[in-house]
Amino acid sequence: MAKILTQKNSTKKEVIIQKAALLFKTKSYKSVSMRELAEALGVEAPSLYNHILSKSELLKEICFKVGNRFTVQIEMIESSKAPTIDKIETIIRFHIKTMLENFDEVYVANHEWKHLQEPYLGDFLSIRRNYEKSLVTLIETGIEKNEIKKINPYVAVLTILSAVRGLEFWQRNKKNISQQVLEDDMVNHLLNGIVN
Amino acid sequence: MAKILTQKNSTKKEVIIQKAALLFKTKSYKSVSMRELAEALGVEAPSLYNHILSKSELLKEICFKVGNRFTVQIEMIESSKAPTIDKIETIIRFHIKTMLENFDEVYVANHEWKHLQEPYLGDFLSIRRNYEKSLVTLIETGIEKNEIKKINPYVAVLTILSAVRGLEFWQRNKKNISQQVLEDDMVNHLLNGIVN
DNA sequence: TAAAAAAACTAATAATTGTTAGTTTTGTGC
DNA sequence: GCACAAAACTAACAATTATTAGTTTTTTTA
Repeated sequence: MAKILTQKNSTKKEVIIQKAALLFKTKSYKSVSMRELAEALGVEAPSLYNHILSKSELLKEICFKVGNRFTVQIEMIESSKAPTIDKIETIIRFHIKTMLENFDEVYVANHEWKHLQEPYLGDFLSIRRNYEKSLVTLIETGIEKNEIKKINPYVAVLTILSAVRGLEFWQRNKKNISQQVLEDDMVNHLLNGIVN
Repeated sequence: MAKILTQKNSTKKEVIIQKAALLFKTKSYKSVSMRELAEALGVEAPSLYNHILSKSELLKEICFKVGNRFTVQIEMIESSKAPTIDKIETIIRFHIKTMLENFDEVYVANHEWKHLQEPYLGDFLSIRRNYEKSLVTLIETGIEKNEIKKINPYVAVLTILSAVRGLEFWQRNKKNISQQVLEDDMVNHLLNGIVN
C-alpha cells in the first residue's frame, strides 16, 4: 500500500496541491485526471479524497495562494516612502522573482483561473482587478511627480505585467542566461527602453 | 433541420473553425465539447463531421493559420531595406494589429497549442522557435549597428513578445483607450521606456 | 498492546466525451 | 420533376471522468 510522501513542514494536502500545480501547468487543469494526479503521487485516486474535497478545490487553493501573495506585496510597497520609480522597480523585480521561484503555481493562476467555480471565480477576478488598479495608481503618481513620461498608465501597467508574465517562456528555454542578467535587463528594458 | 450559416467567401468548415476559436478562447480547448460547438452553430454534433475530420483538426487549423501569418510577415520584414529600428517597430505594430483584429485565433494559438497532437505539436513549436530566432537576429543586428542598447537580445525579444501578447487583457477591459493610443504608447514604451 | 483514528484500498456509479453507422432530409443540375 | 450529392438527422458506442460507499490496512494514542 503506497503512501503520499510529505516533506517536513508540509501537510499531505500541500503535497497534493504542489503536484497538482505541476501537472496543471504542464497539461492544463482539464487535461489532468484525478487518476493521473494520484499516480504521480503514488496512490490510487480515491485516496486523495481523504485529504482534499474536490479537484476544483486544488485549483482554488493554487489561484488564491498566488493572488494573496501579490496583494500582500503591493500593500507593503504602497505603504513605503520610497520614490515612485523605485516602487515600480521593486514590484517588477518581485514579479520576476516570484515567477522564477514559484513557477508552477504562478503559471496555473495566470492560465487556469477561468476554470474556477463561482463564487471563487468572481473573487479571484476582483483580487486581480484591485491589484491592477494599485499599479495604475502607482504609475499615475509617477507621472504627476514627473518621474515618468506622460503615457497612458493603463497601457504601461499592461505592458509591464505582460512582460514579466512572459518569463514563463524563459522557464522553458533557460538559454544560459543567469537570473540576475534576466532581471536586470528586463527591468532596464521596461523602464528605459532599448533605443540608443 | 437547422443549417450552418455561411457568410460569403467562407466555407462551412471555415465557419466551424471560427466559432471553435471563439469557444476555445473563452472556455479552453478541453472544456468545449463537440456538442457545445454544434449547438453554437445551430446543428447536432455528428453533423459537424460532414465538414471536419476531428476536434483536433480544428485546433490544428487555428494554430497553423496564426503561425503562418506571423512567419510570412517576418520574412517580408527581413527582406526589406529599412533601418533595423524601423523593422522592429513594424513587427511590434503588426503584432498589436493582428492581436486586435484576429483575437480569438491568436489567443488560441498562444494558449491552447499544447493540446496539439504529434507531429503537429512539434511542427508548431518549430515554427515558433524559428520566429523567435528571427527576432533575436533582428535585435542583434540593431545592437551591432548601434541602433539599440547593448542588452541581451533574447531577453528583449521575450519582453516584446510577452508585452504584445498581453493585449489579450486589454480585449477584456477596453477601458476607452483607442487602438491608436494603445499601439503608439506600447511601441513607445517598448522602444524608449517610461522613465523621464 | 489494545482501541481509535487516519489513510489507504477495491468496486462501482452516473455523467460526459469524441466519434461512427445508418437514415432521412435538403439542395443542385439536367 | 428526377437523380445524385451534400448535409442534416437519430441512435448508439466505448472510453474516460470525478466522486462515493464500503472495507481493509496502517499509524497514532493511551
